[in-house]
Amino acid sequence: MMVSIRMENIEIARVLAETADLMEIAAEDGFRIRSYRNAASVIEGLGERVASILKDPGRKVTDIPGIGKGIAAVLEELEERGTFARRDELLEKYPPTALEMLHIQGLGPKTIALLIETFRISTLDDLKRLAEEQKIRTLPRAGAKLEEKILRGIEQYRKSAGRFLANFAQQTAEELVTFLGAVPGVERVTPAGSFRRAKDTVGDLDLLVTGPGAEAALDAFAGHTKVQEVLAKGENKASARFGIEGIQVDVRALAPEHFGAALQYFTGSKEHNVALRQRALKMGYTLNEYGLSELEGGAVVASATEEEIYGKLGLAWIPPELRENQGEIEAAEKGLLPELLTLADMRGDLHMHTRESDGRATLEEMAETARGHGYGYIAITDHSKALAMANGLNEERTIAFAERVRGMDQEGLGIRVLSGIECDILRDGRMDLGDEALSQLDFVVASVHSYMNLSSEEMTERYLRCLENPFVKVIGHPTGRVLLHRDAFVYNFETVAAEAARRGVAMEINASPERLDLHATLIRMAKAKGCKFTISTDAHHPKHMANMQYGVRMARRGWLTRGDVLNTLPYEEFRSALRK
DNA sequence: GCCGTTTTCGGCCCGACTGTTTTCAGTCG
Repeated sequence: MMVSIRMENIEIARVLAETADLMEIAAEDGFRIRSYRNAASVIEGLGERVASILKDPGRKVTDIPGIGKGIAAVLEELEERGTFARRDELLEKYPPTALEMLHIQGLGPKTIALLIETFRISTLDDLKRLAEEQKIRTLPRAGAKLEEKILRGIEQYRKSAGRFLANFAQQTAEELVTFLGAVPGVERVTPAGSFRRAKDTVGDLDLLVTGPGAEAALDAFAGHTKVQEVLAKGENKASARFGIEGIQVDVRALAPEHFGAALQYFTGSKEHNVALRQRALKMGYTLNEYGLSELEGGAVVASATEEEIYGKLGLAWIPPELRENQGEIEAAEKGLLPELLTLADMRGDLHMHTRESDGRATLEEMAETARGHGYGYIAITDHSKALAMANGLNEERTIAFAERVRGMDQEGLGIRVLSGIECDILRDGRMDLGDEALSQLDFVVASVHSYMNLSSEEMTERYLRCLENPFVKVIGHPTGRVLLHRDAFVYNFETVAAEAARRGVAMEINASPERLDLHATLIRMAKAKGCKFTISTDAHHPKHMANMQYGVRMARRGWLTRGDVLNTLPYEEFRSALRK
């Protein structure tokens, strides 16, 4: 009998990408490696499951661009047994930690291969010890600097291990909400915790289940095929490592009468809850996960909904994104909570790439998808020439492409299309493209993609100089952070934000789940300095446009209202609100 | 390993920095 694993596309993509990494360490042909990476990326973005295409005798996976005979055979083998021969061989030759080592900044495939062959190391601790004992410098072309870099890299990597991006958490949450919701007698499945508060990364996932079937849901969860290891299971709670990534998921079974109190308690944050419990005590109540009750006599005064609990404490209901004990309780008391922006307020997406540089889709496909999102306008912002690897545009191509975009805009497609660019900010703060080219564009996003380790003074100067360019409308991903991977640039953000506000340059909130840049704290700081914002997805594929939700959630964490965000405006108003 | 309206073979994206060198391999974006 043919066994089928029915892997999700995302899992297939990951296996292919990991194999490509291993092939790189094994110094295999670079073009073959690229084919594996390309196949991974194509499958990740595919609109339907590879498993379904494989099962359908009338279809061929080789019809997917980027998938040929070789990868098709790999896909079939993967579907049958969850791995494939070439991958098995590589995994035999190199320890699985070789893949981890690739995540360490400054360590690449060549050095890793050499380290493994020379020292037979198999763990990160082995690597750390080698660096500390100054053994790495005995290798050719290696020295003290490399050892330092490796030690720093290991520390950074460990700091981010065990945390997960918001989109991954969302995908897992949705999968489990559907799964648990289908258990008979389950009435409601609600995510809580840092995921509900829309933190940029989460460490685990908390799900609350109510209804007569709640306890059965715990059993169902513990028996889920993707559960790796059950960490704890009782009648109130089941906890397990889930999926190949091993994210910890806690599922709690609750009586409906406690639901509000539990949701409030398990949503957190810890700091918000501490402040709330102190407030309760002062008012003669005590608050726990079962309800708000009177200190004397213990009569429960609120527990079924969050609104009742906040209400009895003299507070307006506080949106989860604000629950960080950063002034939200005082604001709720005085009725001064901001009316937070929502996804439905967004009218356009102002940062995206097409095949003209490093995007995967055409101008037309991006516009079509944007229309599907109900937007009134978009800006096409391909890379400028300094990003050679992304096939960035020089002045000539910029002008010619802008011409094409304008032509398209005039076709009356039901969406306005702004000609734009994501122009690199050079080391000294000058723009990568000349004013003559920039002046012909509707929308210039200025971004840093190089020299990210300048001193704070130099980086601050660089941004200030960039703001002097009259064609710059927005600073793109203003701190350059890549979550779980690279820290934000170090510079005086407050000064730059104040100057941006003065000159009418907006700050971008980059909605890509890998970036979520700006961070909420900086959003609040920039707003205090008078900045306006744009929220954009930096889409390199039409499906990335759906990431707008993450940017909006980050903006909400930054206390933003519709009035703070330029791309909530209708087209004409948006154009006149832009820097002149 | 993928791809092909001049190709079923021979292309496939590349500039710049870093740290170690004394002419450049490795890494990054």
